[in-house]
Amino acid sequence: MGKQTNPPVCEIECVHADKVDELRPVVSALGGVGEFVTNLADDTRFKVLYALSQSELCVCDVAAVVGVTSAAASYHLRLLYRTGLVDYRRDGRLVYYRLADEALRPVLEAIRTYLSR
Amino acid sequence: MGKQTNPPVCEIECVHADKVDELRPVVSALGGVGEFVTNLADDTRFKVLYALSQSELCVCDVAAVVGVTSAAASYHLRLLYRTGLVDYRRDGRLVYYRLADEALRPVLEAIRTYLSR
DNA sequence: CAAATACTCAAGCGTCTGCTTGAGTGTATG
DNA sequence: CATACACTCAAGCAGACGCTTGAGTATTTG
Repeated sequence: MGKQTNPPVCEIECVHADKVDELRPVVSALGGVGEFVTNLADDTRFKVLYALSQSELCVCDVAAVVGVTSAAASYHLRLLYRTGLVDYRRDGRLVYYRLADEALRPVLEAIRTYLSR
Repeated sequence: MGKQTNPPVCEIECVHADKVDELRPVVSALGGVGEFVTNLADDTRFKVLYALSQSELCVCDVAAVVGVTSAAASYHLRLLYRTGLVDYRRDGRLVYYRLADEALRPVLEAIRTYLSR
C-alpha cells in the first residue's frame, strides 16, 4: 500500500524562503501582541475603550453607554485595568475609569476611521 | 425576608445622564465593529494580517512566518477572506493572499506603533 | 451603627473558537 | 493517467471566554 494519505501538509517554506526569513523575525517580534490585541478583540471591550477615550466614566455610566449590566462592565474594566489599558480613581462611592495611556487614542481612532470607511 | 440582597445592581445611569445620552448613540453606531475587531482580535490572525501588509504570500509562507501549520494558516486566511479583509489569486498550485483593502494598513500600523511604544 | 449604594470578586454556565485530523479538490508533472 | 503537491473543507475536541449570580467590600448617609 504505502498510501501516504496525509503528509504533514507542507513542512518547508514552499516559495521565497528569503521573504519568510525576512518577515519571520519581524512578526515574532510582535509576540507581545497577545494581551493588547486580545483586549481590543472583544466587541464590548472595544466599545468600553472607545467610550473612555471620549470621557472619564464611572462603572454605571459605562454599563449604560455600552448596554450591559454593571457587573459585566465591571468585569471588562477590571480586565482592561489588569492589562494596563485603563486606570481608575475613586471618588466617594463612585469609581471613575479612564484610558491609562494616551497612546491608545490613535489606535482607537484608526479603527473607528476604518469602520466608517 | 424583605432582604433585598442583590438588586439588579444599578438600573439607572448613576452619574451624568447627559454624558451617557451623548455617548450612547456614538458607541452603538460602532455596532458593526464585530467582524472586523474580532478578526483583529486573535494573535495569529493579527500576525497574518501584518505579514500580508508587508508582502503578498502563499499559504505555506504565511504558516512559516507566523509559526503554525498550513492547515491552521489556511483556516485563518479563509476566515479573513470571508470577512473581506484579504483577497487571493491562484498561480498554479500556489495560492497567494494579500490585503484586500489598503485602508487596513493604517490600522495595522497604528497597532504596531502602539506595541513598540 | 445600621442601611443603602456603587462596585468587586469567585464560581459556574453555555457558547464560541483555534487547531487538529483525515478526506477531498485543483493543478502540475513524469 | 498516475502521482505528487498546495491547499481547502468538515467534523470534532479541548480550552477559553463573556456574562450571570450571589456574596463580599468600601463608602456614604440617617
